[in-house]
Amino acid sequence: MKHAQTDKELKSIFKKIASKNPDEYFPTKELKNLGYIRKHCECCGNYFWTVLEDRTVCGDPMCSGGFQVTVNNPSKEKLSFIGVWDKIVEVLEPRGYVPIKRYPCVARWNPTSEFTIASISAFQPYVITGEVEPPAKKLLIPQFCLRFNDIENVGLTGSHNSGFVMIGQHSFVSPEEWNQGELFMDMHDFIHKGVGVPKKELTIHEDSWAGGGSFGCSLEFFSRGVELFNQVYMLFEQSPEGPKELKLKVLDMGLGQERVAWFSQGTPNMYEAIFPYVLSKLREITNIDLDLHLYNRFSRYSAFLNIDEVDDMDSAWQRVGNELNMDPNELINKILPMTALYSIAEHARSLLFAINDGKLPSNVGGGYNLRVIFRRAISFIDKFNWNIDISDVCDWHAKELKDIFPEVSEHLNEIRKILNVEKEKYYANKKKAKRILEKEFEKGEITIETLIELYDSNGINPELVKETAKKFNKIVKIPDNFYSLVVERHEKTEQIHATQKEIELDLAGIPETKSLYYYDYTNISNNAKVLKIIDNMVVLDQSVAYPTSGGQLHDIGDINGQKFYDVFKQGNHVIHVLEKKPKFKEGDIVKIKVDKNWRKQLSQHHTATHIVNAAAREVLGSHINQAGAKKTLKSSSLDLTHNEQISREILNEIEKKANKIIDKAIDLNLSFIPRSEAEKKYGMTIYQGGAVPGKQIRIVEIPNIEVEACGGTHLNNTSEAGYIHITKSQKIQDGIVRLTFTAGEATEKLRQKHKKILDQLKVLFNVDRKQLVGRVKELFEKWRNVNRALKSGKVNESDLQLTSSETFEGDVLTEISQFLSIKKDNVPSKIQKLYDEWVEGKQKLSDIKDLFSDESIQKMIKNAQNYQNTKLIFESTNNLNTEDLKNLSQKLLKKEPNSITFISNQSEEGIILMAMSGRNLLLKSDINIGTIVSKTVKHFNGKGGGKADFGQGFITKKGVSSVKVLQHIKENFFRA
RNA sequence: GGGCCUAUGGAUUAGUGGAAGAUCGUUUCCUUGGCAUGGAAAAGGCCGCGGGUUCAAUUCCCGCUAGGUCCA
Repeated sequence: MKHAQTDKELKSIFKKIASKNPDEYFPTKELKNLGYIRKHCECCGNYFWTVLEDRTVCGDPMCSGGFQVTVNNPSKEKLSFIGVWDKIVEVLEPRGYVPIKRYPCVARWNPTSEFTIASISAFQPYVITGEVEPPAKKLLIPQFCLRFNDIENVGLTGSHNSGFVMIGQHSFVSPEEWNQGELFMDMHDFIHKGVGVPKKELTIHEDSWAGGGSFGCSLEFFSRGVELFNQVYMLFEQSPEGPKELKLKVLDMGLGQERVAWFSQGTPNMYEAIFPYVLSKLREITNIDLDLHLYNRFSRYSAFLNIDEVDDMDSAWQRVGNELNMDPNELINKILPMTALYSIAEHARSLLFAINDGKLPSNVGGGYNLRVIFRRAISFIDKFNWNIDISDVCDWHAKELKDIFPEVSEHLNEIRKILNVEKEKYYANKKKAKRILEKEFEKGEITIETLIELYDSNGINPELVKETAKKFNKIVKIPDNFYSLVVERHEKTEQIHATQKEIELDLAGIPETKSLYYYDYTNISNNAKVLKIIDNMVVLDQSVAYPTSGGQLHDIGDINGQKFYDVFKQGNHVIHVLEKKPKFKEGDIVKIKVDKNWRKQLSQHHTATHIVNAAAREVLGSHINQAGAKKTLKSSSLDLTHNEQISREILNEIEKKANKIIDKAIDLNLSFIPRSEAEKKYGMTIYQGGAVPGKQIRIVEIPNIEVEACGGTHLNNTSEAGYIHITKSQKIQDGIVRLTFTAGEATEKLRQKHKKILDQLKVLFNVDRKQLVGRVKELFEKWRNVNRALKSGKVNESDLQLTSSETFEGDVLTEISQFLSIKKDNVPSKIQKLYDEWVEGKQKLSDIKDLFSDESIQKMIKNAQNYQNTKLIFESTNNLNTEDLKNLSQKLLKKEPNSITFISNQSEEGIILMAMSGRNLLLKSDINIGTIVSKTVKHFNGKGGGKADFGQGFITKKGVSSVKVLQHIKENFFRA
């Protein structure tokens, strides 16, 4: 057993062991007392318990032939969805179970998973490991869970959900307190006495379970092909020496509240049982009635349509059709509208909980799952052209669930806003897809390669391509393994990036470092004993230095006067990295000091981050949560869950609110308190920065503003944060906006930097700050006009002077950088460039006025040489650039299209040769201007080339004159 | 967290290592008693930003910014 490598192996090995000694691992005494007999399933080979002597197969739908819930339903009690919870509380509360409130379905406290996927997730990982006290030793919890691996089945099979409530019966006790028989009897009594299911209708399967290194056995309760619940006894853990008994024995019983409601009511499917009110509303709008007769017949076989177990959907429908003696197409047409309503209702419920608990639809991460179900729901609505707003459906759910989950009614308006944004995105995407597809079809056939490309890069799924193909009378074949081809494509590209492994220091046997920075950030020095020195790295017994963690940069400072430039954490050891080899040795007592200003700036940024978080939540709404943060000396950035780009106005509002919190001069409370107490007092939103380990957690509280579990260095009072300036916001992914801001000295530095930039501009334009925006806009326009004038020759006198006196109230530099779409740092150089080009352009306008004048152009044409019905214009110029030469050539060709121009320009750097012919002139000729230019410049050791009707080259050689170059062309290419 | 795609007049977009095109919209003119319509012409482009390669970059390479999208 100790050789088992994975949980899967562990599970299968343990299953065999448990099956051999059932008395040791299962509550066989209680089972036998109740009259159950142990049997071996003829179908799947697993062991199960039943009171029926002649039963030969277990209760799995595959073995016992699908669900048989609707006919002669065995349960005496008909329980509504909420009724199931009430019933289990009614039966188990008197037996010592404490009913508790559900946890959020977005699992901020859990580092291993984004969503709550089971009732036990609420207690993972720290309750299970014993680090955190459970809310009660025996408890009941109605936990809303999200699982997105079966989305395609939702609505169709009648029993799949993306979101569901798992009622947990949990107990966390020592081996002495453990009483497996009693725990089993509690649930057996619930189902048998509470719900009233006769024993002969129950089959109980023996199974085992393993996860995260611990394992145990389990009993699954089945009736009529439905798995009602599963009681897992987590008893052992895997260790290098083999299995060991757990110090804390955990009962993990999960009961599907939806399933039991469905089972007890015997409705045709689960959805009818759990949200009848929502369904009635939907039917009111759509006029889709439930064809009960058909659905009842259909539901017996809906398990055949389980996409996980079916390779080919068409033949699966065929199979169901055969069973019902119906044409599969007719069946689909009748069933699909009904199932679509179920899907919409089900998905809306998941969206309601997920968004309410702080997750937004997005294109990455867990939010992507929300987008998928939203789009699946809305595409059903579109397909049948129903007048359904998913936000309304959410509202109805909230109403229907008010008695058990009143909290989901609290943010309905916000959820509506979020879903509206999501809806707009969906339609925008759909429109785009239509355009792209039309283009592709006009191009020709669609290959598998483009099919994958369309899906991967544009989100256009092959089904849509197939459908659109019909309109173009084309047939697109979708390969059966399409999605695995997509995966394959990713595997190829992702292989290239191998992850680097970090170096790990050998610190075995060395006591953990005691950190001293938790209570007062101004405490910057302490004496300590040197425990270990490895090269330049030093471990002390205690230290005030902050190691990089929680998004906050480490401290710098010195130990006995020797500078350290990095501090990091390995496990619970803090390692200081010195610039040079330490002069002290292990065992010495040393004095450590951190840089005061450095520490202060980081503390300001960290506290400011909490303040901005609170301000943003106040301004934008309660869906705002932290999705990441980073604090450096220069600035701090905070990633927020928000689904839209934040406008400058709202940003200003957040900034204002944040600074108001500073002005209030609030004292912070920094303390360590037990995790369970903190969670109880402040709620799960304390895990803004993500999961935090440990029994005791560090709580940073700005009273009446916000509370977080956080390990960073913080100010003592908000007034010490200086002034918060939000420098920018960017949408780093869909659903997450990053705010970057400064506080304290960093704000001051930034202000000075910006002032310097503005001062430069003020000098350049010779106006005051308020007029800068007007002047920049004017400059840009006149720069453009001058450039245009160089081409057209039409000069507008007003473009030669800057006269704007327009004033601008607000952030001048931000306005300018946005206007020019450049970064603030680039503003001076960009404006200088525009200014120089404008001045240069003006100069040139007057310089070339004569050269470009009609008179001069006429003269040039007049001087042209005739060659085979074309005019050859040779001109020599000075100090023009390529753009000017192009303009001049074009002017000539416009006047005299039947000509070729050769202009050679002399300047200090060398000679530019440019040649052009009138459009279409050379189509039938064998003259190639590109070749002429190329050969000519080569002759003078220059470089160049071109096309048949255009050529350009450059000669740097000294002693060559522009006239000489032209002479060369005349003599070598156009000799009469 | 990883990958891919896209960025061109007000909108939708084509295109290319060598003078920036189309459609719609806008403006003006013609046709008409007026409107719908029809015909003609014009205006409107830092070819997202910053670097690099090149005689020459909207095009190739690198970074950035913005948007889209797929996977875990």
